[in-house]
Amino acid sequence: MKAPANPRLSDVARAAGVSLATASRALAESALVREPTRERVRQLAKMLGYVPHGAARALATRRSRTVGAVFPPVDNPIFAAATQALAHELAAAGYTLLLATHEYDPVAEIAATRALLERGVDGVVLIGMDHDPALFELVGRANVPCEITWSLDHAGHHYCVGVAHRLASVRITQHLLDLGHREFAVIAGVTAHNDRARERLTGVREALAGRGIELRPDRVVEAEFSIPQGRRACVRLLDQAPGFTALLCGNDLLAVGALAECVRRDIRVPGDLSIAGFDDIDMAAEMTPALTTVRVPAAEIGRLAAHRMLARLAGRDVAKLEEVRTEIVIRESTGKARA
Amino acid sequence: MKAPANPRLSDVARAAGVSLATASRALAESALVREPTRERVRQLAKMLGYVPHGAARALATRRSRTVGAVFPPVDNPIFAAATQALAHELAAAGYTLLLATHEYDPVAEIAATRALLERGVDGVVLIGMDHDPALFELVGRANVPCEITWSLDHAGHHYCVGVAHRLASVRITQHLLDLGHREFAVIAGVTAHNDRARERLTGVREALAGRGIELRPDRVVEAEFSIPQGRRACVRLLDQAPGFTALLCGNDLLAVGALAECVRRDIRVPGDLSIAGFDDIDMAAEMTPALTTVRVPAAEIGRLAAHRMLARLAGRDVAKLEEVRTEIVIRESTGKARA
DNA sequence: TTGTACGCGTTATCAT
DNA sequence: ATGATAACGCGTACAA
Repeated sequence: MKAPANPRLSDVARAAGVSLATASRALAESALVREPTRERVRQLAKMLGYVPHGAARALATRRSRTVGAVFPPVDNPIFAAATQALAHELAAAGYTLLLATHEYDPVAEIAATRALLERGVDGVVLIGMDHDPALFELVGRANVPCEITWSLDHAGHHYCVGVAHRLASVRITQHLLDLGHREFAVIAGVTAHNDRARERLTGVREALAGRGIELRPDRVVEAEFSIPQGRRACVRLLDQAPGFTALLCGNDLLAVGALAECVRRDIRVPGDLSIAGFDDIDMAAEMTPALTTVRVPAAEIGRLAAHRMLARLAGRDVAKLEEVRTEIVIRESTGKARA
Repeated sequence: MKAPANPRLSDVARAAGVSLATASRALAESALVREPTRERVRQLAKMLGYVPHGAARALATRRSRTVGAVFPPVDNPIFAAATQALAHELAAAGYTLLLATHEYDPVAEIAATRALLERGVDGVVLIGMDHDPALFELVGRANVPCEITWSLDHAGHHYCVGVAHRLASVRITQHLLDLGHREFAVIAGVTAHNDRARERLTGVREALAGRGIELRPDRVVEAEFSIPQGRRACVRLLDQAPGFTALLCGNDLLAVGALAECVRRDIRVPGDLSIAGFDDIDMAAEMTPALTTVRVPAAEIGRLAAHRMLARLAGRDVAKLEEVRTEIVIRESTGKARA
């Protein structure tokens, strides 16, 4: 009830008439303390408004019950979903998420990671494989578990939970090929320092190459993952390299942006143009029945990453590589190529 | 170069042939240490891969260079933008963001906040005014600065940086009234434990009441902030209470969802129906020219919150209440009411 | 079952 | 300008 200042454990102990050790054990639910004593200590702690001092605890136990995530801008809804799932699942296990973001900048990424390690995170979650070796060395030396998310490290160097971007990309492209499309354009995410965007683009190229089709350089535009950028990219393609019947987008934000531009130009989708692509946050699917998409379960990845991390922190073992299945959603209305 | 284990500051000191105190000062850029000595220590620290132990530092300095944010699900793009800006600005000042989320649940919110305080955050950022009094007591007793974001506390009890939701809502509604609309419907955000959603809805009611118009109960639907929920809400309104010519949405996700449903039903927007609402992430504006919106500068709020917090942590003073201006974007094509 | 005492790694206060 | 040394608040061997 009273609130003199920030009470220490010693204050609680004194108030309860026990020693520090007993107070500590009582609050830790230790069976080494008799029920009445335990109860009394807990009562007093509540009365005094005692809040444990995490730094002291971390210093003593060498664990912070904290997990760090080094993410590209989380205002990208893709990562927002994963961040949310991650924070939520970690919290459920008594862990808190330390979030560090960077703008796809390797140097900033290392600095951000360092900041997390200095805060004593018990584990680190990264996105993708595209990192400066120094980054891996840093977390390696810190001797904390590290989870790579979104991408899969087939080389087996790292623990990872993610999606087979390239393969999914190949499949969806093949679907369009099967519909008769021959003239393709692509709005890709920015591929620099981003293996997901790169793999998705590569997949398109591979699928086309498999049928002897080459992607015209002017039919490929890179854009930041956002609706306006997607629309702008679409404008460029339509203006400067028209004639394609299929448009593949690296992400649903890009697809929705492209779609908006088509609506504005009275280009019927999928009548005049088929748009397809990755649906990281299910936005494309919700917006229109016109898009064929690869659904990427972003939240699921976050959840799995949390569980894997928690398992490892608890000393349990997890598979080094965990692939999350994507689902190709083919709309009834997805268009065939124009004659 | 070598990496034996996690070197302590004492290891660095020994390697550099100085005392612990000197090593500490050297790395802290203290002017109390001679340049050559300082340089040598820093070299050695780098060589050994020394990473400061945050918990120990926090224990000694009583600061963690960490700020906590207690947010509703950050996969809501609204908050994602703010989270991003917050993390970014804090990082630029050497602070790291501790993120705790909750699903609009007051109890979970308190637990989450407690977790942050236990981690020793130097400050706390909250969203909105709708909190359990115990929450305020908790952070108050922790004796750390607290910033309320999004909402404004005109009672002057808390530091806050946000938006005048109700007033903006009144204005945009009046705009529709001025266009001749008399039959209104509203898709509001879930108002429970959410003063922003509530204020926005209240604003609509106020504006209508000002012209002697009452909002029919069956013309008001609450929906979670998401595109699919927005569409579902729109379905319900159109099916069960048709006849409205103006639809106000609590948020751009809801508006976009509603728009999608209208497109599907061949309802022309704004020809047949005018849709307007709050545009938290500029999505509505980017999607279509058909929507009149109140642009809420979400990222700006995050940025300001960070700066205010940093200022207070540095002992500087800030205005207790800081209002961020919203901007009403009236599209040329926003429809007049049908005759 | 409970208490005593030490250590966690750093900063800060003294001397020197 | 540098070096001992005492906090910082908690967990936990070890002793009782």
